[in-house]
Amino acid sequence: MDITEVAKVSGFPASTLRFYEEKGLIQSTGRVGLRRLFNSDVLERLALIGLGRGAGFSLDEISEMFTPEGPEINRALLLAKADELDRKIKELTAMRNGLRHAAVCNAPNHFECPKFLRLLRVAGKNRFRQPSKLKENKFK
Amino acid sequence: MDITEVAKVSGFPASTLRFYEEKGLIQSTGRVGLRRLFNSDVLERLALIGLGRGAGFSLDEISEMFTPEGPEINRALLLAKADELDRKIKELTAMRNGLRHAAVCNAPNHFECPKFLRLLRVAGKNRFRQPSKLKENKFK
DNA sequence: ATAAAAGTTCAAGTCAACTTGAAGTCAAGT
DNA sequence: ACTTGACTTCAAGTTGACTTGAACTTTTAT
Repeated sequence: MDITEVAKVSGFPASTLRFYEEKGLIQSTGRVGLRRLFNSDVLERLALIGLGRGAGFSLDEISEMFTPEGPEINRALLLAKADELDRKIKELTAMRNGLRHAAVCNAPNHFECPKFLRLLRVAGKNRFRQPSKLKENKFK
Repeated sequence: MDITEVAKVSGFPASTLRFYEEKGLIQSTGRVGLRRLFNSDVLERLALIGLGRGAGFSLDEISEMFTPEGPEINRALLLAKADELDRKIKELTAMRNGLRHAAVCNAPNHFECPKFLRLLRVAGKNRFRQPSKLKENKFK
């Protein structure tokens, strides 16, 4: 397939496909002249990338999941990501419930509505920091 | 409370709190000299902001949810956001299942494992584009 | 009274993830 | 042979969400 077909089917613009290839997230299988050729299995990969991005993983994290760095490392990594997703699913569920309630609640301000606050508080467990921004500069 | 206490309790750095105040997402209740004073209810608000950010909403979207623009507009908006979350929850669940399977699967490449692919494909429904990047420039 | 600590403003810098623009290369149809 | 349009590279620009730095003002401790 050529790049425009992949773009059409996957929903990613061609510029993004080139960008992803440069980053090593996808591969083209060859060229016709200058033009890239893609094997159709790139579509699965792109779908997974889209899913991962939607789940809040960075491109770097996603490529880590793709490439098994060691025999055991990767297995543990995948399970850790799965647990991360479980936590996030809980949060999203709490927020969704909060929104649904807020939409039918006639309290003047949601922050004064005990039910709304209770719905949100469920999510507050096991949450200390923003997930994406940890930098781990313990050692200067 | 002063800004460092809010920072400590909420987990957001002081710089972020100032930034959020400037953006109108939170308010300080007064000053002592130059220094901001916060009412403790800002903590609820911050928790909700954190939840919203984690769910992938932009700061602009979050502030829209806070401020009732009209009598009915807001209600519909909240329900729409809740539906968006429902879709995302489905995706995350599919991805989580995919990861858990991948961690125990001994196929050489996950893209060749039919179970993995099937798990992911569940999520592919009702997904055309990335949620965050729509720009709607239909009219040039 | 004085110096350090903590807070302030405002402009500029950073980072990830793309997108856009300019200039060039090909491949195909007429 | 030639034009057109799809594709290419590479550098630079954009956006959202913050962070950092420099210069300044209080508050608090000694």
